[in-house]
Amino acid sequence: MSSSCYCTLLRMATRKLAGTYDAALAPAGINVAQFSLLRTVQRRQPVSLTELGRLAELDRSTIGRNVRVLEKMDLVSLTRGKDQREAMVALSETGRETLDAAAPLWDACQTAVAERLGPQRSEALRDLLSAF
Amino acid sequence: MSSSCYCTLLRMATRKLAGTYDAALAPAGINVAQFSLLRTVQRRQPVSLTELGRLAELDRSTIGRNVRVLEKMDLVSLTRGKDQREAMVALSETGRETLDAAAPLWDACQTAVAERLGPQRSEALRDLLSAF
DNA sequence: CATGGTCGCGGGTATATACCCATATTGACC
DNA sequence: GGTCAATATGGGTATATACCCGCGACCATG
Repeated sequence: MSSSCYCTLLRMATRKLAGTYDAALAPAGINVAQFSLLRTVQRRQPVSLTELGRLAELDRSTIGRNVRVLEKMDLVSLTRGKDQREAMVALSETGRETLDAAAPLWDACQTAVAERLGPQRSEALRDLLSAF
Repeated sequence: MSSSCYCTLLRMATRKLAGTYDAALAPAGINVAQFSLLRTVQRRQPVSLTELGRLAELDRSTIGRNVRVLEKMDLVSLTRGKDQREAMVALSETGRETLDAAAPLWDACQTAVAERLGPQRSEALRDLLSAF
């Protein structure tokens, strides 16, 4: 349809790109949002929901719900922090294995996308995103 | 957090940009997704759900639910097409008024975003999106 | 004109996302 | 030590989005 709205175009591009990554990660049983969240947990664990939200620039309640899905999938475990208000998130053993399985899938997808875009567009994309 | 995943970065950028447009359109009582959908309906009305989905590159069931929200807001009306299977969507009078009210808000937002990005990045964005 | 395949939709289910409000815990200040 | 503001969650509600399944309408072919 070729809308002229930057936002609508960006949403369309994001939906398609997410679909590409989701398909690539499907064999690992997770989608790209979960992959990204799991990787952040891995880097920062144990980490509170609020901190995760800050890192991912997502609403805290969104993080809470997304983490709950990961917990149901047994990919992370939730415990109370020293500050009893905080819910601390850490990878489970299954979560670590899932990330290990997903990493090469993600890598191949990322490479394929970069190739499809070409070096110029890839660079433009990185530059653009840093502008938001 | 500065992830290196194109998809994650794009999602973050999209969330932020959508927030900008949503805030700009709030006085009209609609968000940017609804604005975009309403404008497509205006251009093609009366139009079937399947056709709308094709135009917006959205899943048909997604369009169906989004249109239902617009119907509940009295912005569109749904009728059966000549082909009794088709649900035809058309703007209501309120829908037309809402679009008229939203148009200048959207325009100001679009201009502001273009200015914030600068001509080079705006061009890069359009080019990039066409690559997906 | 009967039948079988195709098409359009609606509903069920699920994730991602945001906003608002209630509750529980902390910590600082008197 | 008691009070109160700030902080961290959690739940309710709502939209956006996708996939799958079943039902009813249509149509082409025999």
